[in-house]
Amino acid sequence: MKAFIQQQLEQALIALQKQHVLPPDIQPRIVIDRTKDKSHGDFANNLALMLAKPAKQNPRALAALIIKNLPESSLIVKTEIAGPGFINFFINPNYLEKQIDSAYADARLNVDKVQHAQNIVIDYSSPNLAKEMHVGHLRSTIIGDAVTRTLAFQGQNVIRQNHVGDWGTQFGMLLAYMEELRAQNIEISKNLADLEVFYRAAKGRFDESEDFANRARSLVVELQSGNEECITLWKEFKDISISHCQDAYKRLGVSLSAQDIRGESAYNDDLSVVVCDLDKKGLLQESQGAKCVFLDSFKNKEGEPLPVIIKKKDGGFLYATSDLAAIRYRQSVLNADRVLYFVDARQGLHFQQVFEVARLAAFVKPQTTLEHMPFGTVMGEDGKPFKTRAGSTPKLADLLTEAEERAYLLVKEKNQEMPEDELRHIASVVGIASVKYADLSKNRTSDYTFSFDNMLSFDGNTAPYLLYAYTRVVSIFKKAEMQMESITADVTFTEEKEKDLANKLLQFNEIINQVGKQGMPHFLCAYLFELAGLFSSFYEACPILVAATETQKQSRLKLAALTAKTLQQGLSLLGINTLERM
RNA sequence: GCGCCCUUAGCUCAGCCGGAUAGAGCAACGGCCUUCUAAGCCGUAGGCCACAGGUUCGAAUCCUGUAGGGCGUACCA
Repeated sequence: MKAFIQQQLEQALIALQKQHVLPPDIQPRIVIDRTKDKSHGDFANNLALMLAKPAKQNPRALAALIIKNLPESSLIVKTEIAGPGFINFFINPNYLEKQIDSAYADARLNVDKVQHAQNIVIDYSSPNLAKEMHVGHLRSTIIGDAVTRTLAFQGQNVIRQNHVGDWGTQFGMLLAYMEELRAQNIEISKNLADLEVFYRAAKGRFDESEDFANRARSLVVELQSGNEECITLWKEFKDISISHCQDAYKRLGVSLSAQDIRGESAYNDDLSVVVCDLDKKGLLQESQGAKCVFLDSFKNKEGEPLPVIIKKKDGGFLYATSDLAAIRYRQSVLNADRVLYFVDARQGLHFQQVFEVARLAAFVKPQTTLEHMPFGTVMGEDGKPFKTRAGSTPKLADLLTEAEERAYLLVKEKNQEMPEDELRHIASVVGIASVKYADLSKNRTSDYTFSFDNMLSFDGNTAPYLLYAYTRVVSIFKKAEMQMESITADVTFTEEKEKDLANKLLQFNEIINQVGKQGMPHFLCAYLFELAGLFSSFYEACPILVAATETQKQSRLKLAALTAKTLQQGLSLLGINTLERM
């Protein structure tokens, strides 16, 4: 509809240019807005205000001329000039009805499929395998997954990349500790059941014993140079840690599989190639014993050029190096058109530098975009960030369990008679959904205060509110003993609430496009919340099963069914399951 | 020092490629269950959009500056 109005306006402009009302050389960007207030119609446009000056016209007079030159169309029943010179468009309700019929009949709910699919590599979750997953990993995992699902739904070719940290300095420490346990005939796998405890124990040994620390450092070198025993030990650790991650993904309903893992270790052999390549291109300089790339646009504390360190003075590599290797791989092997990084905002500078080096070294084609999709820090309720290195950070698994427990108590309170296993199932869906939704519904870039009380408050813009709206529709169809897919009658509006709901339903496509483009799932959350709210109003005001006429009943059933489908599709793009009842 | 980000209702947050009276939810207050799940709906109240300038017909939104806060800034990731 927006596109249609845009075309209409373009034609009006061309006509006005021919009449020499407008100068021939202007190419204004025509933006069609949905109106905030219904009294302003369905869509509005500020073209007359923008063009008033170049046309040397009074804005309202120009608006009148634009309207006069709009092509005839039955879709628009009324246009008006409002305020300083806005043009408001009133859409033919018949057209809205037809659009609802069409969306209802379409498996994609009238969401556009991209014409030319891009290869979009999405780097998300990417936990450090040395430790247990904790709340800090939630944002990358959940937001990245929602955006990935949305892009896939749009028809893009998404390639998930779980760039796990499996190669850092800390692995030497862990391997040294594994060695010690083995020497004492202690079964390692048992100890690895809780990675956090294991990590702390290893860290304790590292801090207390110089010998241990030295052994740890030498094991890193041996590991990275391919010592077989080290590799075996490392693999044992890694497999267990990955299985922990996959458990978390499964519980969270995250679409990452073991095949999507391509960790830092996978690039080990490429690291020296990267160094060599950068050197050949004359980008590498030695400074204080380290091999660096200096970029003019970055300065350090003393105002001197800031290096991107590629190779440490001890010969070791840093994360910039493996990120560069990953970029090469993503371009040359995965053939990426677009690479998205869902990584903490604190790594902003790192990515700016790495992206610039990758461009200078031509590791990516000029048209390939590298996009850091930053997100804010997860804060505790005390307003301070969660400490990643401190032992007190709550584990993700425990956190999810607590959410499910709290949800269970609430569900049980509402449904005394329900069988235990169904209660458990509902509590699990609601608990997980609440945690995910609390995160997804906030603007990605701002810091996010993690609060059980807020996320498990079952009112307002929360997952339970959306899930509840969905179950209400399901319940209607159960009562009517009908399938949601079985409605053949056309939609006819009789009430304003029906029209409001319909209008919102037809915005789904716009929202999906926005989420795909900007990587911001909170737009979708806000949309679904508004949709659920409008449905609830409609539900209260417009009886469905006992509607006045059969036509009205069918029509309202169809609106309800499309609402349910849209909610389900939307939630599914967020990685949230729906419930038949709650 | 330099760079990036933030500051909107008591609280949690939307809105930010300028647009019509700044929106939700929570908390507060007042209504609505013999009719499709009240985990709901309807309503009331609550704001110098940190501050000061500037650009503009029009600024929460863009620019400059100030204050306060966060983060980053050479061998961790």
